[in-house]
Amino acid sequence: MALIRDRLTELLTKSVMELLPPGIQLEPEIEIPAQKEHGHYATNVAMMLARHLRKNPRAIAEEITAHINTSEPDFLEKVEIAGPGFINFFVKPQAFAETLPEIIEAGFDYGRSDMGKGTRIQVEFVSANPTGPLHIGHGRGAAVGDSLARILQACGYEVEREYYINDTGKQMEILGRSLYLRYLELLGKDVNFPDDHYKGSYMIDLARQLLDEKGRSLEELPEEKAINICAEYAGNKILQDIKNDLAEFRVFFDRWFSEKSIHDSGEVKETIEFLKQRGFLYEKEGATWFKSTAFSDEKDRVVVRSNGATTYFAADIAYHWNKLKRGFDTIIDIWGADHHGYVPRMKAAVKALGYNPEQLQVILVQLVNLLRAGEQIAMSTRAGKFVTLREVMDEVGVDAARYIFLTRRSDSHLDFDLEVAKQQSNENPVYYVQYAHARLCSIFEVARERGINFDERNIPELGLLDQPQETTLIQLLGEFPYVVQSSAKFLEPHRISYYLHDLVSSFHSYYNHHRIIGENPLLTHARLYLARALQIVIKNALDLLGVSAPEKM
RNA sequence: GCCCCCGUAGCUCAGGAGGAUAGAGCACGAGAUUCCUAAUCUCGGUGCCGCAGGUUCGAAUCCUGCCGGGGGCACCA
Repeated sequence: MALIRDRLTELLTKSVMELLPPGIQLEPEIEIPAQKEHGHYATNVAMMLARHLRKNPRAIAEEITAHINTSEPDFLEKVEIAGPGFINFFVKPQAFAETLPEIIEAGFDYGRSDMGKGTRIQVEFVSANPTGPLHIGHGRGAAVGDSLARILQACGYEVEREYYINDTGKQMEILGRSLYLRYLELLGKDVNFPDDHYKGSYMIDLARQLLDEKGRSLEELPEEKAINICAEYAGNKILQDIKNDLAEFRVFFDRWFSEKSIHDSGEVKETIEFLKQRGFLYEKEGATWFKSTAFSDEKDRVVVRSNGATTYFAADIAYHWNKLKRGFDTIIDIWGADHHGYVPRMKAAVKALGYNPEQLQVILVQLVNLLRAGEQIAMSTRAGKFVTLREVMDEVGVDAARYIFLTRRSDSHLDFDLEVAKQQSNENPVYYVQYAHARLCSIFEVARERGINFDERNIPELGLLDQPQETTLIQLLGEFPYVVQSSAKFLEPHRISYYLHDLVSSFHSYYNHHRIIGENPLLTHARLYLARALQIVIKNALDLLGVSAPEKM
């Protein structure tokens, strides 16, 4: 038995097709009206058609409903025309209830679809320089990227997650020198620590480790050599810490891609050569420029500096070429919003490489405004003043942090108040949702204690689920696959959180008004069956957010 | 100066591919548990949807301008 929305879509499409003039395509949209009086579902398709048919929308609605009624759909109670031309559908409660087995039989797979049909998508995210610990802003990017990957996977895309490591260039040199200077300090030397170097205390810790492992051996080396060793040492250690932090944050990557490797393999040179041959490069003032203005960027960009060094952008073009050549249909980059100016040139590069710029999707994640009890906390990586992701995880927990990150659009500014986030109270929406899951688990526990033998393979008397709140819940459960699909389509994980909140809120209300385990064994069985479906959907939705579904709280 | 994002209830934010009377949480006040977890529920009201024009039968949503906030405009990464 298909979900109601699917059946309605099919029915409506068939009826609308009859009326469509040749050459006009129209996919009827079905929404859930804000007001209950407007039915379970509604469509504005008659008004959409009015323009094409040059007819009164209500008259069109009459024709559509007439056509629908002739096919006598068994799941509809009535169809109404209302307002300027809306068609409102009232579904039989029993028809809703009869969709429950579909959810329960699908179980863990409920909400999954083949929307992506195996299309290959790569999601690149976090990609923080290994020059310091991850901070809370990286945490947001990590949560968004990871959740998005989970959602796309659930929709039948073949997803690969990647982290691009900027392990070469000027920042690494500065990192190396920072460590070297801290090391010399430990040896009692008087050093002048430059202002633009990494001042965080973690560098001093690293220097101690370095001293433990290598003794005074670096002291005798030429400075350049020592700095190189230090850069590699620090880069590796910090990257390892980053990996550990991300693992604890439940974020995993299929591939860690080194920027250095793309230089070493000659791909950066090859890319520049390729662009040159295609006439997209020119020389000016000793530097080599990429003609990105030819692809609607504001200005041309340097790829090789006059001192012969390639720019970060050059490596980035090579990297994106590498990604595209791996055969992904779409590559998604998740960047901090402060990099938004970078989007046009990257798209320009994709086009110059002979690919469709649409294949590159950039998601900009706004910076996090970190607060403690309403007081803003200033952050700066170099100055070493920042709250790390690890500190946030330790203080507020992974679930709360992830949920907060995923409860806002990624392109909107986020106030993250540590004091609020760590409170295990009703101020914290994550517990509201998790509590519903724990509550459901507890109901099954109690049922078992009372000797109720619930077996979800036995389909109960579904007609008993005729309370309006039950119908509302079942309708919401039926929406889950579409919510997941729209999250995937718009690349917006926060849609899941909002849906979850809605669903859970309806459940809590239902719980307070009706008893699931009651006198009547048939009714109890039916309600437990509904409870099981709720449990499944809440769990599946939380999984997509990477938030745990506790059985007890 | 130019470009991008944002501006919705006291606060934090949804809605944004145009549709019916614009929503949620928090905060504030009052209530609910002999019974499955009170981290729950019920009730209470608030909005020139930044401002001004335009497109449309219809605009929080699309277009233009302005105001306010943030960000970006390197031969840095």
